[in-house]
Amino acid sequence: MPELPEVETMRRGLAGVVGRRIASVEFPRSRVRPLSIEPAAATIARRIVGHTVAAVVRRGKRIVIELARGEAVARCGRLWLAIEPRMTGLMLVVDPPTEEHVRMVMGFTKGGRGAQPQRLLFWDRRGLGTIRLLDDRGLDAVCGPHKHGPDGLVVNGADLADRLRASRRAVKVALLDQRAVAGIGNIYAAEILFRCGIDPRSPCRRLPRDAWERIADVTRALLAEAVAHEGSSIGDETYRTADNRVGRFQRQHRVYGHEGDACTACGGAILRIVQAQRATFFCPGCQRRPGRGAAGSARRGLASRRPTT
DNA sequence: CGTTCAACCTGGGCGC
DNA sequence: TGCGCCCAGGTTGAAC
Repeated sequence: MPELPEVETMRRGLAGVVGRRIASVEFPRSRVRPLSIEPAAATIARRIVGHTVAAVVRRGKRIVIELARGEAVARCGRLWLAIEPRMTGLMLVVDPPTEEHVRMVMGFTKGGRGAQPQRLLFWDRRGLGTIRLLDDRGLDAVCGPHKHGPDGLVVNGADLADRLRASRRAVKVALLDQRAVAGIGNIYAAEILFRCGIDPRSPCRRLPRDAWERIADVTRALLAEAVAHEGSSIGDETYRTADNRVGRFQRQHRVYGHEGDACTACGGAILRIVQAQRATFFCPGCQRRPGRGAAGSARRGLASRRPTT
């Protein structure tokens, strides 16, 4: 579920927990599945109770809570709680959809001004999400530059061209690679390529140089717009903001989830195909492969003149 | 290098 | 009504 815009919206909704002191933390029903929670729940609790939330930041599709404890920071370095929502995880400061799927409950000491949240929850229906307590080195290993490329809100054409220009992969599959650009998921990959007029099956190495500039421009603009709309909520029990409201960007989706609908630009039918075991939605009329004739009405100038041989 | 598959999980929807 | 199957916003590791 949550891609960059949804996780960024969650992060913004957690502003009220910054500066709060952690009084308790529990991990009900967190599975023993390897990697879902590290280290053991009791160890995390022992190590973070008493700490203050210094900041809540986002790294790609993760929420990262920076924990501080006075001079201990200078002595031991910082401590980070990295939460990865995966498909169905939510960060909430209000009551959860069900008690059953609450995976973490962090309680704060009283204080703060006005209506400050009493607690921070991680709710995750499918339970694929992960919670990890990390030091500086661990954080770098999990979401440092080795794992994450430039963030989708600031990526530029040169970033993408450097990483993907020579790749044989289909451009849609490549955009899901977090090492190339961090934060794009299945919904936004489809929407970005539709707005670029590029066929998702196009091999990266066949795209003309200026395509990377266009993809980067559209990526930044589309993700920023999606953040402004507080992300995309599809169906019930789906993504919600930290105070349990639905996002609004799903109304702007042009291809994702629209198989068989008429394209808003050309009227042709939206197709659904499978790439790398994931659904891809696109408009074959508006989205062209380079070197295969004129681009559709939505775009000009993206089609390469070079033959595909 | 790139692709494919299986796993990790729960639950909604659909065809029979 | 019930059963079985497919599908879902993500990621990882093994096999080919």
